[in-house]
Amino acid sequence: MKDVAREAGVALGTVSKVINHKPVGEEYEKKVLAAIKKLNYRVNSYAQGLKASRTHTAAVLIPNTTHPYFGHLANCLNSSLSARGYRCLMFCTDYDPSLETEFVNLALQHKVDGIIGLTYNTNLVVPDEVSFVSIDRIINTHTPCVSSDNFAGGQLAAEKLHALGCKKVLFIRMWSAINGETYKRLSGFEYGCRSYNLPCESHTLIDTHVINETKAVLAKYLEPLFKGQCAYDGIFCGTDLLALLVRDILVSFGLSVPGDVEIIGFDGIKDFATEEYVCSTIVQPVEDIAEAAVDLLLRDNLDTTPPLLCLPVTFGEGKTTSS
Amino acid sequence: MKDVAREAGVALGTVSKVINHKPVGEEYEKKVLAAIKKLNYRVNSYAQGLKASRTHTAAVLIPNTTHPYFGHLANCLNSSLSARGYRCLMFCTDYDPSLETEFVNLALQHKVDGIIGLTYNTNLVVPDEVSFVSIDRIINTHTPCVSSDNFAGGQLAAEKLHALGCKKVLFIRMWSAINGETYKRLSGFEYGCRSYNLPCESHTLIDTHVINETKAVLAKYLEPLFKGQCAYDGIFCGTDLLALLVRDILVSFGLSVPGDVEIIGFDGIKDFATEEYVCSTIVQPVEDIAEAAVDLLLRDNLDTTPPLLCLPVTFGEGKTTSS
DNA sequence: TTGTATGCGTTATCAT
DNA sequence: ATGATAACGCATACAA
Repeated sequence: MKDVAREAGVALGTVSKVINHKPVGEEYEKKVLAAIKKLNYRVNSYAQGLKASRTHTAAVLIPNTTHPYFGHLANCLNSSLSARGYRCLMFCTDYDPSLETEFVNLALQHKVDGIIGLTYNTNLVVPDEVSFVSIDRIINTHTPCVSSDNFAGGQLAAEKLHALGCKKVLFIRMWSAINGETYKRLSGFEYGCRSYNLPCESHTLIDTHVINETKAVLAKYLEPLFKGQCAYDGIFCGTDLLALLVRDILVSFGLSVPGDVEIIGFDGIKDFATEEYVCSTIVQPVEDIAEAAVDLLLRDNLDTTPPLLCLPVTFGEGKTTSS
Repeated sequence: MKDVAREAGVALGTVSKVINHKPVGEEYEKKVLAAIKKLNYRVNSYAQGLKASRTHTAAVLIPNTTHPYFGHLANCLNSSLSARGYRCLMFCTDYDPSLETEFVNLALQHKVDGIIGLTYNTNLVVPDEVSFVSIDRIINTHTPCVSSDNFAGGQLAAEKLHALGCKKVLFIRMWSAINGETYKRLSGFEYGCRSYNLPCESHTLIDTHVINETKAVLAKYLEPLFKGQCAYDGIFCGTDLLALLVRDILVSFGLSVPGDVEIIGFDGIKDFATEEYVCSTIVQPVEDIAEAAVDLLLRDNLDTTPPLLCLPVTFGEGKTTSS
């Protein structure tokens, strides 16, 4: 910067003003701009950050970018952040609570302006010194959270299964230590079924995080209900992944899906080649979630921030329900 | 930091030494550590970075994190970086050359220690002031590049199709402005076919980046070759995505895949639910690529860096080849 | 070994 | 409006 000042024959302060678009004499501005170009000068964000204690950087904590939902969400968060001139420090936590805590500390140390976190740590300490927006999980009363409207999603699934003519339905989900807001999918579903007088039961599996194990446990559970009979004619699954597993198992029992059983999942995962939904599903508004999270994070007046923002879901038609 | 010094009753320098694990009196160290804990002190990376002009941060430029290959790669890069104590500044470029250039500038301004880029900009300027590792594309003679061994992948595909008894084979790929190292898939395939005396032809499609358009163009091309006949009994596709499109089209023509036609793709994309390969495929060693890229980036002696690192691929059995 | 002083690149506060 | 100077938090060279 002082090179620029020397080259342009002005003082440092003047250069700074030009950079920050503060009023400055036209002649000076020209000279400075020319010098900047000539020397290929770039401001040093670290010096700026040190001085201003504002870094235009946000941290994103996410389990991974491999799962389609997380990958898409990470992408959208990144875009929303970029669009507002923010850089994105990405941390993949792999569901590891200790990593989550460590990364929060790293982010703090890195003086990020805010953190967006999709976390699974029940005792994650969110320091007051930085603004934090949670996704899909309420961390505490003063940390804003944005998620899909999971309750409405459950209701919507019930409505669809009812419309498809189902007479007795089942809800299945995987249970991990923290399901965040997603438990509302069940309440919404039950609520919806009741309003349609649709008999409804539910079952919760332990999430082993190993697909084949999960599938084995699932098959064992489903066998007495669906082998040679059909205890339910409609199933609402907590995630699309689960819906696909259930579909495969039922088909292996000789059932038709759809037909004998209608299945609806949750998330809105699309096949990467056909870009169609991998199953009939309640679609999360991923882009809107990302945009809302960034918006909340970058708001000045955090006081007026609503604690929980539930964004509307839609039904996505896939190949596990009759049309 | 000076709060810590005061609390511990020592000088600033001492605190700094404790933090950086420099030799310091044991008594002092204890006091300082206690003070740090008590005040919940964290070093300010921005001050550190300003002083040391070393930020322990790397930038990753990638088209997106939505595509399974990119999502997985981004994840692996992130992990490799984290494992070495580096933070990851993620930039999604959406294949946009001007965004790529802009993000390189942003990264530079942000004083990253290095950049890992999977880019599509033919005239991307890579400044000498920062170390840069390219993935899948040779940028210039002094920028290291790591990719799969695309040539060997082509050979391997030829070998497999030959072993499957194919008598006449076809290579199809999509062409975008820059295909980087991936054009070698064709050369390797041709080379392999020649050594097996396997007649081989090839076709290149313009990549519209819109799947349905691509599929329409593809169908039009394939129709005279495969409708009511079978001009080739084996197809090697430049990507898994393409392989899936081709498979769907051939099936819609009434052909059996595998059986009438054997198809092999490239990338190693797995179904997110079953975790099986979505098609028979040449598998890219994504984790190794990420690890190698990070390793190259963080090397001190960039002089001895090989310009191009080709990592071995493997065959992944999917449902588009007979077993 | 421990403490002190200087400078990293920038911005903001002054006096000019 | 412009130019000099201090301060941001830390690391390091140097003095004690």
